Amino acid sequence: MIYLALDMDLAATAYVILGLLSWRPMSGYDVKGLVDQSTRFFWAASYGQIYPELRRLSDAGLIEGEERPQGKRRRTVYSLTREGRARLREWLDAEPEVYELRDEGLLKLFFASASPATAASTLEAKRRAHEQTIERLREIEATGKPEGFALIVLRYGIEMNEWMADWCARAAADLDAPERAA
Amino acid sequence: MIYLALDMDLAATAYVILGLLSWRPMSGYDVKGLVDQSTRFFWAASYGQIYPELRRLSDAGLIEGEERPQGKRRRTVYSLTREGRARLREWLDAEPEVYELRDEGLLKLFFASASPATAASTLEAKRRAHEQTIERLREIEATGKPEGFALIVLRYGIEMNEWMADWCARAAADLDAPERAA
DNA sequence: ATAAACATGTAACATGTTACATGATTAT
DNA sequence: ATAATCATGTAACATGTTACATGTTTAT
Repeated sequence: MIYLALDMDLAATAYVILGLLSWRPMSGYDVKGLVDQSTRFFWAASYGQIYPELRRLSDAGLIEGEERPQGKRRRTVYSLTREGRARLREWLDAEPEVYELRDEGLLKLFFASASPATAASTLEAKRRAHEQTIERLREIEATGKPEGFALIVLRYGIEMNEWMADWCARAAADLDAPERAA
Repeated sequence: MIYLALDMDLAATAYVILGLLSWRPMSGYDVKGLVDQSTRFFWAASYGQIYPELRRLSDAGLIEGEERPQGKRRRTVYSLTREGRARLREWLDAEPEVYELRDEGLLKLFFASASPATAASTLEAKRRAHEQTIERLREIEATGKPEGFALIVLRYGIEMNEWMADWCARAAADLDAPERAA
């Protein structure tokens, strides 16, 4: 009897991997590529997390690797095990808990009284950043042709960034024409 | 001549401290209390960061601590030095760079095809979470009476969470009445 | 009396980024 | 030829959370 650490605590990043493998078997490199085209905007992951995590999930029996070299180039394609699929469903059924934001632009605006003249350029920079994100997301929409829930979440990303860019524009206008705003 | 590490690299969390001290001198405990009432929604900080950071900023000459015990209870009140104020302004003048989001609800929605029945409850849980945040922010607005940029940013928090709660409601409705939505 | 709030700090742990190291294959 | 992409991994570093440890003062 092989010991499988089925009860190990999984960090949310592990579920990014389980989730992507529920689409289709793939390599760590593929995982990174897909993350950068999708979850990155609300849950990023680097190689430094992905490869060690693949090892841990494999040791825990939640995924299985198969060697599929391309010529002399080694390649390990991972797929979900039955246990892995069960753990993914379990996680999907539970309430989401983590919500964290780190927005340096908002932080600068918050402290802008220490240098009021810079508030306008902070707002403009934040607006531009959101516009750029929108562009990248639209490109992904056009080239990646996501479907189903992936498309729904992509549209969330686009609309949220539109809202944020808009808010920055409105706030900048209010700075120009002070007080009369409610 | 005392060596001051004026050129040390500051993490954004250091600027949370410098920013709050630009309002008025205060203790580490005060900093934590204010962070929890304000920046926490877009830049959190724990005691485990704050106290060591106060030490580092003090060693670097950007802030100065003064002992102000209350009876036998020790208390160190920090204030910005001239250099500290200059560093804060410098940071405010530079473009914001960090924008990071970790939204477990969005992640679960993204992978909902592995358990479609749970998408609705994920949306509902995310909506509730945003509603709760709105409540807390409104309470802070009423009790804390923030002004100026702090008020502007607080309203951003309220409106952004309203947008997000709304989006969840709309997406849940679209799940019920599929396809006809564009 | 005792619970809550004030006050400071550390240690262990968890998470995550960046740079580095290495090499194969494919497209230009 | 050579640059881009495919492919896997590690080590050093940075950041951040949680639990623990300690003690005082104020409010109930």
